[in-house]
Amino acid sequence: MHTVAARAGVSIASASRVLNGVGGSPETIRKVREAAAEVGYVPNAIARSLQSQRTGLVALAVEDIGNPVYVEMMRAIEAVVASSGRQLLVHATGGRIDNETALLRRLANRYVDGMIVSPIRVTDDHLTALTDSPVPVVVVGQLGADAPIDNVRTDSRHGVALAVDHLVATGRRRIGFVNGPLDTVPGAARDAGFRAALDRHGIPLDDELIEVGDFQYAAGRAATERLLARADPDALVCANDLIAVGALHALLVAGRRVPQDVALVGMDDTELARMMFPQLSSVSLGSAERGRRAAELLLQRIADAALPPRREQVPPNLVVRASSAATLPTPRPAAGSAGPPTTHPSSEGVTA
Amino acid sequence: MHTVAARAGVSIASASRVLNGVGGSPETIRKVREAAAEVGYVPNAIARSLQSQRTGLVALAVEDIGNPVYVEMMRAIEAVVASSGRQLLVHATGGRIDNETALLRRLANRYVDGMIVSPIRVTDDHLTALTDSPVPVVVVGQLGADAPIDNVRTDSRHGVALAVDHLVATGRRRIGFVNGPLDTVPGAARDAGFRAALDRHGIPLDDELIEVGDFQYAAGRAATERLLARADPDALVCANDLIAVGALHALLVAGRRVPQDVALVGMDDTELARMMFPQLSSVSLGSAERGRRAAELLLQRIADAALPPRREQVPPNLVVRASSAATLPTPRPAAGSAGPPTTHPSSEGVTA
DNA sequence: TTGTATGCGTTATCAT
DNA sequence: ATGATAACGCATACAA
Repeated sequence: MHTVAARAGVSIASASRVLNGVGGSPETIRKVREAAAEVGYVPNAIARSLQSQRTGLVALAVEDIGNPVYVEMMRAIEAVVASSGRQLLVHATGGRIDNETALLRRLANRYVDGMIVSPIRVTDDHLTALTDSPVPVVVVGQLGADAPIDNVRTDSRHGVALAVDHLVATGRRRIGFVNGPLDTVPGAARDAGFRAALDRHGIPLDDELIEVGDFQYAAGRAATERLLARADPDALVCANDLIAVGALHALLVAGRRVPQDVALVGMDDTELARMMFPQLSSVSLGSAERGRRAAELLLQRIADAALPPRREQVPPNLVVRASSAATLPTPRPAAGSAGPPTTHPSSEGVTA
Repeated sequence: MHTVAARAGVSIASASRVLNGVGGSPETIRKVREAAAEVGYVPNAIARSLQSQRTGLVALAVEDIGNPVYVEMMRAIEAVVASSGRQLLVHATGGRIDNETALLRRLANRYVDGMIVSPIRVTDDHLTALTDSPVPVVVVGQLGADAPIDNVRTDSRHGVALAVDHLVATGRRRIGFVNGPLDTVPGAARDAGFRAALDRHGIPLDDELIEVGDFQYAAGRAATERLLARADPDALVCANDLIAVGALHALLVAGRRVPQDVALVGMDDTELARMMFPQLSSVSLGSAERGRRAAELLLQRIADAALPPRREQVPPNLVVRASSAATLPTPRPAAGSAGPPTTHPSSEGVTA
């Protein structure tokens, strides 16, 4: 900028004005533009931000960007953020909790105008990092009851209940559960939800039918293999869709038919559920909706820091597809046709 | 900082030194630390960066973070970047080319220490934005021959050839191809590769066996449905794994057995290929390796801007799995058992 | 060790 | 409309 001004024979202030499109005589504008083009001037956004106190950037921190549920959340957030002229940056923390607080410490120190964080584990360290953040932060997920932080959550306990209710209603009784780690917030909530739901239906809890692994495909598959080795479920609830896909693979390899032998219900209702064959029933936790709301809360708070902390809740919603259909929708190819040809096994799901 | 210094009764310079851990008498250190804690001081990273000329941030811009191939690439990059004490930020451009250049213009203006970009469409506008970038940029993917930009690529033309060779070698002749948009760099390369490979084997090209859509699941499924409506392939090559998964779904819905009736080969060799049942053969384009190399090139250039532009190439590599196995590995369940039980249909792939 | 003063690249304020 | 100058918040060369 200094160089540009000198080359154009004007003051640095005039150069800045022209480059920002405010003021300047036609002659000055021409000279500055020319000089800028000649030296290939590009503005230093850092310096500009130091002055303007904003960067036009918003960050999203999630556990695992390989999980499609976060992709859907990200897309929803992106849409809102873009409408405010800002750009969205995503960071995958990989579940390393130190990484997450480190990111908060770095980004939140004004590299971005605001952050959306979706932690699956929440420590005190976390909470202080969140509350001490110099820029607005919105949390997607359960948070300590009285944390003064904008927060949008769902009720995954109830989500699991929807799945169990559906399976019981369609005649399943030996319902297994493949969960994520119990020391995570969603893992603990879903475990509680499963136990409560069985209890409500008067079905005795069988620990043999419960398995725990990571919230990932490989873990879901391995956990299901362990479960099948010692028990004989007629239905499986999975704590997310990645696990459900792993479970499906394990079931098919073991020669179980889905849904005839074992009904399968995932959670998050991601694109993955619709990609499988048969398509998977899944409990939607409104990820896109939660993302959208979180982004809106964030933009509001960026505009007005004095807002009181808000908390929003998005209800879960079961989507029934072929993997848990009550009527058997997947006749064996060898057995010939069955049912009207217009209803193929991968037809769209039905919201319950 | 001003406040902290005043409260501690020292100069702003001394406060800065203490807070950075350089110098300071025990007494000063104590006072400053105390004051900082009392006022809840958090450093302004933007101001610090203006001084230090670095942010400790590196960005990755890709088309679609929902594509697992980019997730794998991201993970590889993340590992390298983290080892340099920096943090990785990801941006999904959604294929909007204006978005991509806008991101370049914003982030590259020193919000980050460097960028890795993997564009699927390359325009002149792009190229100038890339070459004019004030911070180092590394491109993953094909680029104009003489662009003076660090670049790591693969040979997807050859990748398609590997798939075709394999299918021909296992007796397939009516080989279909489901590709992405031809106006993208990878789409065009794969189309050329497919035509050349058929030609090399003396198989006449049948346009009925070629379909084009987006590089996504839904498009792959729809394209395959169109293809099956007018032709009867005994094998299908897909331009990426998302398309291949869509194709698999379409095939199964249409009652085709995979691989008995139709052999299926995807591309990118993502986790998705291993998640399917049957597991999908896929041409690895070394995404993780390309990501790793790109990150290393970037770090080197950040350390030394005077380096000459470099170009690296990662060879493709076919991984054969159940979806295109020569011997029929998936006996119909109704037909009873076949083959040793230790070899189940989803066994690990074999590198060719 | 400590404080003073300057610079990092821009934008904004204020005279002119 | 233009130019000099003071911030923005921090780090550092230099002198004390």
